[in-house]
Amino acid sequence: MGKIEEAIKQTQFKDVYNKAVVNLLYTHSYLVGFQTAVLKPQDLSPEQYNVLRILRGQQGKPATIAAIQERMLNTMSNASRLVDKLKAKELVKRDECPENRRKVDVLITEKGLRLLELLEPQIATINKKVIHLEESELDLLNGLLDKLRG
Amino acid sequence: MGKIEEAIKQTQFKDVYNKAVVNLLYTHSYLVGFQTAVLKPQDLSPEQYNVLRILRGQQGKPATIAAIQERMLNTMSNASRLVDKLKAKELVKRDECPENRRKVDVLITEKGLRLLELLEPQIATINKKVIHLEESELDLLNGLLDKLRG
DNA sequence: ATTCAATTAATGTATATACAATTATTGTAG
DNA sequence: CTACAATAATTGTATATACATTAATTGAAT
Repeated sequence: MGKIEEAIKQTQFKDVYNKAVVNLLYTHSYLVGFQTAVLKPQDLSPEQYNVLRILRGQQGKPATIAAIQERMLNTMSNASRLVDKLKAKELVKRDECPENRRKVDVLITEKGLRLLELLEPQIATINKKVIHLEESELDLLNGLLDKLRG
Repeated sequence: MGKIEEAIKQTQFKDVYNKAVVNLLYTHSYLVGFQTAVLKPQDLSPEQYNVLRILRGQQGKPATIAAIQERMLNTMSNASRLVDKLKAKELVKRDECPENRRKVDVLITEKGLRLLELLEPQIATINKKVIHLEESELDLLNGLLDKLRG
């Protein structure tokens, strides 16, 4: 595949900013495609997987919908409905917060934790396989992305 | 904002591959947010904008749906319906291809070209404003993304 | 020439995203 | 205490994405 110009058959870009944006969008699509392929047999979307990982990161403490939303990768998505879907699969449970009935406490279940444990090595394997960069280059990339956002 | 760890309030990652994936997804969402804000007043989604640019890149030659699909950033999206929407706004026209009635010839209209001319400087301005990297760093980033995909 | 396969686009369906509007609860000012 | 504002989640709606299926046309084999 190689250069972005070949990948999308565009010979030139307005400027290097534009090229970087296109390259990022394209690489995003490239990566999400592989992740989706791993998650799909378990009937999980990338964002649902993301929510499960956020909840596990709470280490037993419940998270409110707002707290989940804040940590999501797609910042203005719809955590409420994602939690709905996860609850239907019994991967999370959702209870009214006792001290504030506007809030809800969302917790990952044992089933949810087991699913993460099944998926994570698969994701790690596919990542290593499709990301053709060495660790030092990945550090560099992470640094550049952090700086990009300012 | 700065480091990805702070941005999504996650203290550590399984490995540097995983961190890079999360960083890419997050940066993608960061960039798309700004682009959407510029496009929205013109009732255009990022993918519709992308299709318009692909069509202009044809320089007067029509493109089939399959050709558009091939050049799109979201590889398996639905060019057929996007072209539908653009046609409803008179930004493109779509005609049955005379030598093969399975195909359709899609062309950008004058109105579509004028809209691109209006939007492109706005996109360029917002890109420069929100991408906090110098040209040399952007070259480096583009190289890393190209290599990532192998 | 007829049948079958391949190509191309359109359509169907489920999910996700974006954002506005609504509902319920809590906090606060008078 | 009541009224109003603020907060938190849910619901509604439009669009987009992902992928499977269908429909139409063309190409190829017998």
